[in-house]
Amino acid sequence: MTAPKKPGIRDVAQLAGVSPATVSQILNNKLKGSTETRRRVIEAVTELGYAPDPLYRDAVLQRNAGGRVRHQVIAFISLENIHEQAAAADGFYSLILSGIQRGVAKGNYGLLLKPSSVHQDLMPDFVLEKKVDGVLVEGGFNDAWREELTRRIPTCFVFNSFSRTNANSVSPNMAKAIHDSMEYLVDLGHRNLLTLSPARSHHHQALIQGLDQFFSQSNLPRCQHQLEELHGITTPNHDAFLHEYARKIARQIRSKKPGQRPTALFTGDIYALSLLRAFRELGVRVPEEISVVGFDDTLAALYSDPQLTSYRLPLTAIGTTAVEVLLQQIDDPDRPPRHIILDGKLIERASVSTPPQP
Amino acid sequence: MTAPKKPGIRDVAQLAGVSPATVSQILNNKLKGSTETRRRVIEAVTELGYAPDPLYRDAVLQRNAGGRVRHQVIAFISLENIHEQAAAADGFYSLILSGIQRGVAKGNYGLLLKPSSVHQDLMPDFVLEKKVDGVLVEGGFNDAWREELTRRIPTCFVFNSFSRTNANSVSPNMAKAIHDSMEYLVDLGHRNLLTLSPARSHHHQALIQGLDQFFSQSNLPRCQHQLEELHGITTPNHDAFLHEYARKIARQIRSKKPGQRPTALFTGDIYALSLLRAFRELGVRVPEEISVVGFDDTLAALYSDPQLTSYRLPLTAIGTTAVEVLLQQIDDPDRPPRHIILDGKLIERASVSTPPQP
DNA sequence: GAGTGGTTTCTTGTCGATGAAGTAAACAGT
DNA sequence: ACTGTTTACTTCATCGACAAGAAACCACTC
Repeated sequence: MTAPKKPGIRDVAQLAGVSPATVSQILNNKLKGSTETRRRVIEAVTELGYAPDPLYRDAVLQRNAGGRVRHQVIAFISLENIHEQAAAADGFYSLILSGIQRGVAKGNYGLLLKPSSVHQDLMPDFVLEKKVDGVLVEGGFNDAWREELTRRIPTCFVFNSFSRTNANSVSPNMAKAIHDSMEYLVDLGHRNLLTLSPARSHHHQALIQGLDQFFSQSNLPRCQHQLEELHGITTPNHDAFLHEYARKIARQIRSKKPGQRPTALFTGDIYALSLLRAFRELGVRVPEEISVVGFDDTLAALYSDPQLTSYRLPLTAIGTTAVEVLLQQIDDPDRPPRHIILDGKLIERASVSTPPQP
Repeated sequence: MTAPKKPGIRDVAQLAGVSPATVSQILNNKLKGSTETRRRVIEAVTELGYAPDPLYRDAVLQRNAGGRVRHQVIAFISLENIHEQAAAADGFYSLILSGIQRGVAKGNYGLLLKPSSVHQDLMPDFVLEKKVDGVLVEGGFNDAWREELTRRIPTCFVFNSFSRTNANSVSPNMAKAIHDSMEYLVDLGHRNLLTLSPARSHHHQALIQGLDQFFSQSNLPRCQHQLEELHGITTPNHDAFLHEYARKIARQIRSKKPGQRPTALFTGDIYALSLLRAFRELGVRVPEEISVVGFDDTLAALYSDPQLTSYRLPLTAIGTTAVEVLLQQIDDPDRPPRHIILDGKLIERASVSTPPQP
């Protein structure tokens, strides 16, 4: 081999007859330089095809410029094993992720996903290694961890809002979501409501709170509401299991006396859609006999029969906004943290009507 | 300020009374070291809380080890603006991406998404800056670009297979997909088939080829087949437009004389689902009057009425496999490139039957 | 006991890009 | 001519890793 060694800054400097530092400074526009020297340096650079080693560049800048190197990359940490959940391509993560992608594309940033590392060490390695400019976090360990993270690097919490942590967050207005959905049904005359929620879902806690709030505030003495937890649901895509589960619940509901029977259901879209299917099979008419309101407004809600009325969380907007907030924080680290709460809206379709007359 | 400067390797060396190189070597297990020296070094490290600057570390290793640094990160380039397409959370990209995420999680790698940069410069910056260990590419410019990329960095092409480029690829068996779907319908007795395909879709070219191949090979003289291109469809999520489009097509189909009328349709899931809805509105019974086969097997296919028979492309598997292939290439750069083609399968549900008797 | 060969242990010097600090010269104003 | 200011460039220091070399040590032989 002729050993085509990559030229370093010293080679350029030697060829141009100046010191390495001069080359560096001229290339970085830190130094105007005389016309002649400048010309010689540029010439030498082009002749040797010199390009500074970006790795060294970053390393030196990191130290000298007080750690303010831009990698043009942010990371997205999900503490709920995004890669598994993402298998439910219709869901949740895909939509948030899609919003995030749109955001980073707009800001010309890259997005780093590194699923598992956070559980092993307490702090993800790309944070320790300073290879990203900021972090988006879904979910979030404990207060101490979040504060440590926020101290080290610009951070924005996505979907969850931690009031005790002094960091950016962008989250949906869950209280309003539940309030609006319930109010919608109650206003139509429904007085016997059933909410179904997988015990381990993301919304579960917020749901319980929101429901409590609604039913304690609104003065509806004769309104009955029941919350039923769904158990054993780990992979929402497992269709057969879900189908069976839905049939069981549908039969359970049908078997109740008309007075006791709920006239309206509220649950996540895929459960709602499964129930729609189960009702169809059992000959229970929707919405005439029972109204169904979904939660999430998945694409499938459009194509079911009847089309599913569903509450749409602003998931994509959450992702995009979170990126914007984070990038602003990166640009100005001293900016006070913001807590942004985005409202969703109920998409009215065909699975809801007034309750059946007794 | 007490200036809590981060300790460098020199500080450790001084405290331990050895040279910096000794510290480095002991820390990297390049040197056994005498028990005494070793103890002093370790002690000094723990006392100062020393950790090598990972940026410098990478930079130096990059040079000395002949560019064989592991960042434990691979990148995914999509030349079709993934962030826009991903908005169709149900689709395509989400599923491939989900497979990719599963793959990188398994290999304990990170995934870097950087949507737009590839169009600006010819070569994405994270390749030039050697910040990733490999690249997954969806789509792909031209032969020269692909060869240049392959030369620089381990690469695996996803979804598309470029026979002329000497690089890894993982792609679906489109020919088989179309063949199986068509054969399924023909075997049931259908002789008048209609395929609908958006002119700008990913599958379009492959679809045309696959159809030609099937109908020229299979000896079905009385079989009529028509391919209709859908135009103006850019954002598959635009429901109102799609709905209107579907109604138009459904009316068009219904207006034909029974002899001329196609008895089976083949098209992408969201078009198929929209058509199912349009048929329902127009009182055309599926599958009694017309059979519908979808393509993609989205989640929504489960919840439509009737449930949609659809061809499932192995999208998630493509993503996962592509990552595996790429990681193997990274581990052994001299490994000959592989072209993997994965078969999908037809998921039979309720939207297909034998054709109506005349 | 001194010389020889071999191994282990540790140091010196180098790599790369850059900012801080320093030098030398030109230049302007009084 | 003296002083202050700007300009042009150099020297120095910095990070971590490693090749190459120095130094110390051991084993064995004559």
